Amino acid sequence: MKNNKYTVTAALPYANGPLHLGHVAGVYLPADIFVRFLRMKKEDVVFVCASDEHGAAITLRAKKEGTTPQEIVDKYHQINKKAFADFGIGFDIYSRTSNPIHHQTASDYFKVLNDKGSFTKKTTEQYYDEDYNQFLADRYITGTCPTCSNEGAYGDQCEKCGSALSPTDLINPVSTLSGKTPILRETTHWFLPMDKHEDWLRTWIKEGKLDGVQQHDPKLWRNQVNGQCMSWIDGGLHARAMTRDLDWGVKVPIEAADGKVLYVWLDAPIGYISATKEWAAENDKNWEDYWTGDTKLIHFIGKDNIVFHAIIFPILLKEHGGLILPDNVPAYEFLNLEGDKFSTSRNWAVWLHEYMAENPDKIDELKYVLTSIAPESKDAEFTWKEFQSRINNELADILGNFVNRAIVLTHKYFDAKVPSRGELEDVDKDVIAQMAEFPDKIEGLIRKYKIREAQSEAMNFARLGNKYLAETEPWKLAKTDMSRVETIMNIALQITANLTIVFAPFLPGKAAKIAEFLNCGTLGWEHAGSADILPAGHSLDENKPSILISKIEDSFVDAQVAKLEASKLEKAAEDKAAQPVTHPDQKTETSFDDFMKMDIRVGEILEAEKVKKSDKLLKLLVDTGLDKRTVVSGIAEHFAPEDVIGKKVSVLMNLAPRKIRGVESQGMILMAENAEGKLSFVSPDDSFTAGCEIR
RNA sequence: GGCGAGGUAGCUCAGUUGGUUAGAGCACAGGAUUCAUAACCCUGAGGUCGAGAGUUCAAAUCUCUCUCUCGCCA
Repeated sequence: MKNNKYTVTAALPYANGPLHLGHVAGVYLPADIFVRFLRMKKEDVVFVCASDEHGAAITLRAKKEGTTPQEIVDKYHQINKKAFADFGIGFDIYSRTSNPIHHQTASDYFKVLNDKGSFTKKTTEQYYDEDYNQFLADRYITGTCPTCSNEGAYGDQCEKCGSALSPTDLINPVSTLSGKTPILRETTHWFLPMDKHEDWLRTWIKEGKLDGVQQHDPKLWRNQVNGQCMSWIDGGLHARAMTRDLDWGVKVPIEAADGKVLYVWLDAPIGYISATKEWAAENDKNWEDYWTGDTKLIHFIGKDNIVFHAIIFPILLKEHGGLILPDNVPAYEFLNLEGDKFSTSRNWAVWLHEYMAENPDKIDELKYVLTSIAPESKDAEFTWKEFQSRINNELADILGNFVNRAIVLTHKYFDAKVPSRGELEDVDKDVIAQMAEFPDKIEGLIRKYKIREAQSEAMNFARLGNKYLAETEPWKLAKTDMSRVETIMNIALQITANLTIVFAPFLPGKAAKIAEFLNCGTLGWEHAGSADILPAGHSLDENKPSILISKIEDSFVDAQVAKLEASKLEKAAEDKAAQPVTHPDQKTETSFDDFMKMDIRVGEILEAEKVKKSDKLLKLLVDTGLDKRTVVSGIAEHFAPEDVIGKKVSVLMNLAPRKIRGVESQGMILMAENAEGKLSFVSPDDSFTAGCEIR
């Protein structure tokens, strides 16, 4: 078990925005806990991360904001680096992909693979914006959807009808950069033919074997990781472009490749290697020790990144040769916030740097909460209410309170000195036996990436302490049998000392604080489980312990929730102000005669009900003055049936009847629609009755 | 649309190869207690395991259909 080296990576955050609690809970914090644990076990581990600073999104944002890509990445690199440091994520290095060492490393990596013939070159036609002199990524092209005629469809997908598109499918494509029609232009890119790698990938992922040698235990890979990888492989892998036409990134190191950069697949994950190199150079280490041999490579990531880390990067590593493949890719699901997804664009988030600025004294409190709800196997949810109850009812009441009572009693009865242990009763022996079991239990869980459960076991250790005190009641015995009290308090203090060890990976600050109370220094994991950590006569800190965990007041929760709601509203208002209302262009000219062919009249809705198996449709019975007829209308998402009964509306009478969801619709209700897609009836004054003509 | 992962107590989550009365923590109720941050400790109530059908002596677990959420891909 020892002698292994570990290289632990956490997904590179994109330097296009700040980090929020979702990122922290689902990648950085569990990785940090894992690494802190390994270090306590005295394993040789390097923990690397970096800002991912390239890509089209950053250049486009720079253009939009009239700044440079470098300024944007500088800004967020600093914010995120500081937030990580403040929060105590203990990277050995937090680098950035704009560093020269990374450009060199990625560039060399490309050359190695290119020289080996790992790539195939392909020439295709892609849309090009002549004003901006650049090729356009799919989502920077809009146009009319060929399926549903929605005019705002993107080059990769129509958001209205959900159909998948490629940019060339769009009718009237428009560049979102210049607003002009892009032209098609030939371009050549380097592709990675992933289909060639299916066979070994299948064995490697399913059985953990590579070239017949056992590499990892596939049972330790998470369900969703195995599932998604196997479905990709079984469905057949395809060649993927590894380069892009862009001027921001790592240049393709080939003469004929002007204006081309390495795509994210060949850029970001290489960042793990370059960061290791940078760290090694600064710390007198050899980076290759951490990427070859018996070293275990662990990638902590979010679930959106599974294929990238479990298929594409392994292919690149194997093609390069001489490098290890990941031992595990613990992928986390997503964290939601107060019932909604985290969203930068809607400003629905708790930002790590803001939390740290406002609550610099509540680091471990946040860590505890985030770990207890870590989305290990399914999406989870963060609410401020739960933040409060986890801290107050678990952290403060169970851990904080136990530590306090054990130490306060010792101050009271023994002048802050550890009393000696006398003869043991069954209850003592039982507790000592239970103490010994915790370290292995916690270690096993952490090594299986069940960090949440591991923390919960640490809390059970504190529970054991509370229970022991409740069962032995030293405050009663203090009146009659002080030597018995000595034994009890000795054991209670040994438990307290153990807590500084088992909580250290999860709550490093609080663990250190308890150690201060005990005046016992930092204890290694090898002491965990022992009932002989503190020698009899050892002096605790002479001052009475301060409150370890303060409770969270209701007012704090209310303020946080109010802040969230306010920032969301503010953002919505900003967006509204920033975006001038746009209306569809005027349609082509029509004639008076054509218009007069339309028979539009006032109708009154008599009955309304939802059409079965449809979210959008209402079946209406309308009095048109001439008759009572059925009209199916797509307004159910905006109006409830009971709200529309009795409404006077405009009806297109002579529209050809049509069956919709099995119901024949004889006409159409006219609606006004605003830019947000809201609908309003077009209604006459109340004095106008059904049947009146509209011209 | 295809694929993957999920849907278990009010909330957050466990449930190994199908096997007694489906578990834990929090919240809730009752009890006990007063060393301690009105905390701790004990007991209890609370679930047609997303819905429906099937296989089986036996299904949260296996099969099929449907449904909702999230992700990936097209």
